[in-house]
Amino acid sequence: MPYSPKHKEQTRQRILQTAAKLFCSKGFDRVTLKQIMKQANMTHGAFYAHFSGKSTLYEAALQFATAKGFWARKDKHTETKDTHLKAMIARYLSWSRPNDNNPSPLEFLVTDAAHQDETVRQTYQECFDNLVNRLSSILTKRGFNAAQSLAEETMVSLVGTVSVARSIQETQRAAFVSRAKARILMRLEQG
Amino acid sequence: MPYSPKHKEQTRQRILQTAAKLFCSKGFDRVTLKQIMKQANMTHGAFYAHFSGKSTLYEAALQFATAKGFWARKDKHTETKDTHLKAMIARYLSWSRPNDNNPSPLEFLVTDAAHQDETVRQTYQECFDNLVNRLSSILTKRGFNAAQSLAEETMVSLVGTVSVARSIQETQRAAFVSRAKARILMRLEQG
DNA sequence: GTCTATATGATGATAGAC
DNA sequence: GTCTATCATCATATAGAC
Repeated sequence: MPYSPKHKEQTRQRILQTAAKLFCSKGFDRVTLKQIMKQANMTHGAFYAHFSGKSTLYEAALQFATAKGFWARKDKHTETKDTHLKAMIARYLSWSRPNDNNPSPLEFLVTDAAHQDETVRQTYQECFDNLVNRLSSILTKRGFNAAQSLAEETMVSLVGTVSVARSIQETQRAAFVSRAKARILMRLEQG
Repeated sequence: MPYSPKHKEQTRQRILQTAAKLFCSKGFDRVTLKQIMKQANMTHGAFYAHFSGKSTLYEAALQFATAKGFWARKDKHTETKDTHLKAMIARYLSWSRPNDNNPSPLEFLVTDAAHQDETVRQTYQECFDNLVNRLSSILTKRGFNAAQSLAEETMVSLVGTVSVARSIQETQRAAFVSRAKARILMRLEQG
């Protein structure tokens, strides 16, 4: 019995991880199954033992990226609450480079979700709300008044910043993100 | 002489306009030349009498959309400066529906530009800076201090709002945009 | 300049050996 | 379960008639 169920599950996870990376940096249409399978150390044909098609994989990869979303984990236990918040912002903004390898659920979604069907948009909705709520609860603990609104505003700014940063010239990117980051943090400080 | 140079130019403009619309609502990869030419009332083959390829058309359509950008024209001469500003915001946010027919230069870019080469990103850069500068000059006239920074912040929020709005569920869209709009206007009022 | 018809290439998906 | 080989489809692009 050369192939255990455990082995299959591991392979599936490897495909998902690779797919999430690639979908994130290139978008749905510019990623081929061949590419994904090659980077996952398999050949094209093996794909259909795990997923029924590209669309199915897309949704699965999307949930995979969301579940492992970076907001879930704190960086280090030694972080104070304040630096934790700043670290989250910084981490999100680190996705500004289009070829970044870390899958950013929201960015990889905002690129494609608008053109996908309602099912995909529902997943996006859940993901976005999730992030807003987590951020909101952090802000509430820190004594902000309109935490929910401020959290949503912050998330919108983050998505906008990363989206624009990815689309402009490479030479201007760092400065642009730096300015945006300063404004977002300032807003969070003054409430 | 059945085909005048003027006729060719008109045809070219028709292709550009159609392409801008389609690229805006569907993105680069999900639009085919066949579609574009069909909607422009021609057949596929006639395309290459006007453009050398799809990429060339993309850049041209991009500049076309930018040149006709809505920030350029005021809505009505009767608008006060204040309502003009609000009208601009509202008009931008009206692009929140993914299948909207009006080509929004920034949104149709933010969807694709990140995956295109540096030439396209340079065009995006110019377009974005252009909008920031126009907004900034309006804010300056109205006596704001950090007009440039506020303008950039506003543009980022607008792009983020439209991007997210297009990706979430249809039922949530209007309320989401409404909240975002209120926050953006509030920021602009309090400087 | 626009048409019809076709070449060329790539992609998603399937068939069958191991 | 994974491989190799192949199919079917669709997209860009070209060729040639009008």
